Amino acid sequence: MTHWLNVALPLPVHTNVARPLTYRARQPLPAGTLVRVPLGQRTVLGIVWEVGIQPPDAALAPRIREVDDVLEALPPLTAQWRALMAFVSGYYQHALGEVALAALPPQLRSLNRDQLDRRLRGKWLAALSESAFAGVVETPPALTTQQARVLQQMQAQPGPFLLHGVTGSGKTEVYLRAAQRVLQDRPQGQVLVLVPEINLTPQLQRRFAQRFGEDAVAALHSGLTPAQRLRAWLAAHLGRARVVLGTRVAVLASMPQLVLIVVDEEHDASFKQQEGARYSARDVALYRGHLAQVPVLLGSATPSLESWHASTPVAEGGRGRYVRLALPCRVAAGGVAPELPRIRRVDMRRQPPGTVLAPPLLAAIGERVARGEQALLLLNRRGYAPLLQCPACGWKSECPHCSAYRVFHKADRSLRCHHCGLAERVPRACPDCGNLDLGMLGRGTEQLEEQLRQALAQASRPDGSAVRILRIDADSTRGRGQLEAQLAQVHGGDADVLVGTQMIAKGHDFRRVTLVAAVNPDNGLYSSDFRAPERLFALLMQAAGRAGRSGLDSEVWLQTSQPGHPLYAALKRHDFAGFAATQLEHRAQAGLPPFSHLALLRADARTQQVAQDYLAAFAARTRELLAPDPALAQAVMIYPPVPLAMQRVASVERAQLLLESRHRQALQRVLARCVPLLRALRNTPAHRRVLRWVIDVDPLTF
DNA sequence: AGCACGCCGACT
DNA sequence: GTCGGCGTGCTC
Repeated sequence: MTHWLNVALPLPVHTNVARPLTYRARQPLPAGTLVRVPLGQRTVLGIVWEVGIQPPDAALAPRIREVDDVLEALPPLTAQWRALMAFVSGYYQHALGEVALAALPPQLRSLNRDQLDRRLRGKWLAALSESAFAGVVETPPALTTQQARVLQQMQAQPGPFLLHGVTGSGKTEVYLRAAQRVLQDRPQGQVLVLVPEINLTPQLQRRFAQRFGEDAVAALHSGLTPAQRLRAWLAAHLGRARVVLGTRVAVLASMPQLVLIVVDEEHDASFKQQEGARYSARDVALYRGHLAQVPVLLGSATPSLESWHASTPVAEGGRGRYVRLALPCRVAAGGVAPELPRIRRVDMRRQPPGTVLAPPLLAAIGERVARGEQALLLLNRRGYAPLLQCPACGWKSECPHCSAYRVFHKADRSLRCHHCGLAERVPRACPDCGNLDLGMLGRGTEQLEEQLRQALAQASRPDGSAVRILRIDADSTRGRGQLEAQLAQVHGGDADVLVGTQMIAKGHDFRRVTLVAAVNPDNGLYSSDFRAPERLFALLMQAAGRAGRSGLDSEVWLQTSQPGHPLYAALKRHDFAGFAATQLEHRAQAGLPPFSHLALLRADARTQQVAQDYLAAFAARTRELLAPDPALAQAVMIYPPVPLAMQRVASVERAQLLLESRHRQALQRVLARCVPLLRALRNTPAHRRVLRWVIDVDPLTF
């Protein structure tokens, strides 16, 4: 007896077979079963998606092939998990198989039935006992009144919840207690905890492991080896892991007994996948919570404006869809609750032109170091100087392949393009006119470190020894384990002043840092990206959160030419609500998210013209298609194609077109028709030269 | 995405 | 004379 079934396969959207394909099997297989099937010349992993389908028509029947191998040892993926994949695929316009297979650990793709059986029998998985959670392992600290109230509120309503808590207010303890409650109530229950970056998983993993025991917690992120990732995924799928903690891929993990989802730092942009299926793990988490009928807890000191608006009561002009919970005060450490740091603005217009660090700031750093405290300086530019220029002929260190300047790195005397990676030895003389004096424009972390070293040459530590400066950025942490090593240096007190990019502003709990300075934060005020102020505010709040967690008096310095800017004024008051209100008002007036919904259509080609022509043709064709439905056509605005801000990268020209609608549904209905159109159009002779197209739903950057 | 097939330049 | 560059087309 032959059984026909449709199998989801890892085939990308732009192909003509980006849908489950039909196979036959000798025995009936339940939907969700993992199988290996022949595809062209190879054998690939697939997921049985539909069973009991009609036999294929006569034209197709002879081409149908048979399932090769069934991974019977694994329980099938549940209907709920498959529904989640279907949602992500539909919402973000990506092939179902591409999304579903990407959610599985990569190593599973290369294992056959026997190899998998061997792994499942091996002791490396058996070590995770049937139910590893045997109750709380450590005695939890007493809750503050605020924490207790928040947890009570969570019990009284279904959510979703937005927990707004300043850094150090004890959000993690709320996550732990909420998890503890459901794990105790539901003997099989599983909790999913999402964090934005790999760097931050170890810290949180430690907290959860201390509370619930090592074996109860599985970490799932891209920093693991293939074997570790397979093991963690299996632990989640088999229900052995009671807590799954991971980065954005973890939101797609199979967790048959899911009872709670926590999204920490929910505002963080790294929750949005930037290649492949461009999903937002935070938004998928919310949908998953709805699907599984379990609470979702979003936490942040600076929530995204989307979440803030969604959690503002209708009576106050918001949407009232989430329950907002607040932890407004820091938790006492050693008796007294640390004060929030003082925010000081330095008016750079009153400093001599070219000043890198204002004298009062330098003096303050010197004082902190003399007292044995640490200072942290943020500058969002790596390298020594952002570009070189010839004062004689005007030559600039442009990248030949990108619309960007190559950055001067003094350490290896190179000119490097941060976009395509091109690195060359810095020229001795101007390549155009031979002038020997090339000038530098602007400064990066390398130069800041050097200048700081000179400026603090006279300063000393409490024991009279010289100040130790440490730079942490993508260049200094290139090698494996280097970031960890450098962070350990900071924690161990082997550095007095830290210089770095945003990567040190996030999450790390530096106990002895009492001064944080943003060297040149103003760029975020002038950017054309409407989310730039939101990001700047969050970054500075987060940086401020690094300061004074130990209870020592602490401060944040901002070097700015706009000391009176409302963003800085709100920051000085630690007033997120005030900042959010102004921003949301502006967004409402301009018709920007969360008051509208956006999707971006990008095209790459050798020339800008080819890319734009393609998008223009798409726009024209879509308008034709929508003509019979004037209501829909009117609800969705299609803007003309424009070059990307970074127009050329690695000799590829990039163009984009924006789709915008007040109604998410309307936008979705239009998007659903885009993919076949884009595929067909790309196959016409006029648009053969388009290299690739991408749809980005709810884009974060423009 | 992979993988095959197919047509033009520098090597044993 | 072959090895191999990546353009084009197909996968139940």
